[in-house]
Amino acid sequence: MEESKENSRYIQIVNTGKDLFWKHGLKRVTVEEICREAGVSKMTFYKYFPNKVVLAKTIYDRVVDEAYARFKSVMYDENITPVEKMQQILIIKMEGSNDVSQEFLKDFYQNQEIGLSAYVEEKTRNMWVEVIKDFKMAQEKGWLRNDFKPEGIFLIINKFKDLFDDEKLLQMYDSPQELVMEISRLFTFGILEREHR
Amino acid sequence: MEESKENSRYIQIVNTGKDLFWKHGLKRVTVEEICREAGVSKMTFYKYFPNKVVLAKTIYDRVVDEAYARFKSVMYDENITPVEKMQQILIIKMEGSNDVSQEFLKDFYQNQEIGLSAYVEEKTRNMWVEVIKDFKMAQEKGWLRNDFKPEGIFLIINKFKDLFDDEKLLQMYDSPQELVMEISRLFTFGILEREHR
DNA sequence: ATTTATTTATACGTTTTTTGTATTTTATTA
DNA sequence: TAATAAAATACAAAAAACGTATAAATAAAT
Repeated sequence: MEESKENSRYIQIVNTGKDLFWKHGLKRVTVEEICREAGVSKMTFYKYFPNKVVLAKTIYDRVVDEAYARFKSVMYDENITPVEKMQQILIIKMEGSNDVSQEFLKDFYQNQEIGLSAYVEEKTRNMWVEVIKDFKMAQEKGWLRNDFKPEGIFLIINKFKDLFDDEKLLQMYDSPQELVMEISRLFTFGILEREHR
Repeated sequence: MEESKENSRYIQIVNTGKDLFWKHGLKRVTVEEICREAGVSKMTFYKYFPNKVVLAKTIYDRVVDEAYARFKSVMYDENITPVEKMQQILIIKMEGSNDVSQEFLKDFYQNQEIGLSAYVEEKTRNMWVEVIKDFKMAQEKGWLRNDFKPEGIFLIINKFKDLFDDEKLLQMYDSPQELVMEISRLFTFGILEREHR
């Protein structure tokens, strides 16, 4: 049994699945198309995934997990300053919303029947439980002000994301990245403990 | 009979058809989706178009015709110099390839059964017959060198388009538009009559 | 070289989606 | 009010996508 090769087909399916879903969303992509593009037969697909939705979940998981891994690695990196830390985290969060593809998320959410939206919400909730823990830890270590509720962070950061829907705001900056930086600076210096400024 | 309103539905269908085809290509878009998005009933759609393919042809026609109209208006504009003229024409040509959307053209071409590829080829051929006539006229007027075959222009300009597939080349410029300018300058000054330089 | 395991290719019945039309209802216009 | 035009709904027919079963081809292991 050639493990690397067995993997390679699986990975191939996940990768082309991601590419196609990202470009066209869920409902516009067929299993047969994924197989064709991945150079894999339909049987092989159904060996690894019972259907398209499960593949989508797998892909979504991977993206979220990777973003969280980046978050973690920044959060617990002793070598960067708290200021940089906060900025990095915000950049990850902002980029994250780029990294999920509107087309994909729209379809993903709209499939209420299959319970995808519930899935996303649970995943997001679990994610934020961890993030909030990390924020509390940061408060204890004195990196962050103590007089705010980390739970509120969830709502606040999500509000920030909406800023990217504002055309006028976007036009004020050469690129979305610059706006990310602007917002993250604003956010960071707003909540950072004075001694770290 | 309210002509403007009768038109408005037709135009609405064509516009949203273009938007959707541009984003997703031909086969990923359904008639019902177009109607939904255009805020028009299915019956109204079928009043104006017998099916999706004819709508696509209409849209394709319009895009090509508009590009050609721009070309004409530049070609016969007495107020701009030959140098600018050539640059404008090349810009139109290059932008044109942007303005057809890969997704759309891919599908458009692949529908061999319905004879779409034949349609595109005929349209393109007719277009180039006109363009070549215009080039010959420009040669007679002394705007262009006389010792090259306008027919060759067809092949040469099409080759230029391929340059945009070269990632490395694209990275050398801040934007594709800059590359268009670079190429068009190269092209223009290469074929222009010396007296106009 | 032969057996074994895996993957592809093909075919197929089933389900779902899309299509195009017909009919009824609703809104507009003359 | 009568006449028109579009929307909404329903529907049969066609096409596409799904998921499974089987045989052929390919690769791995013995």
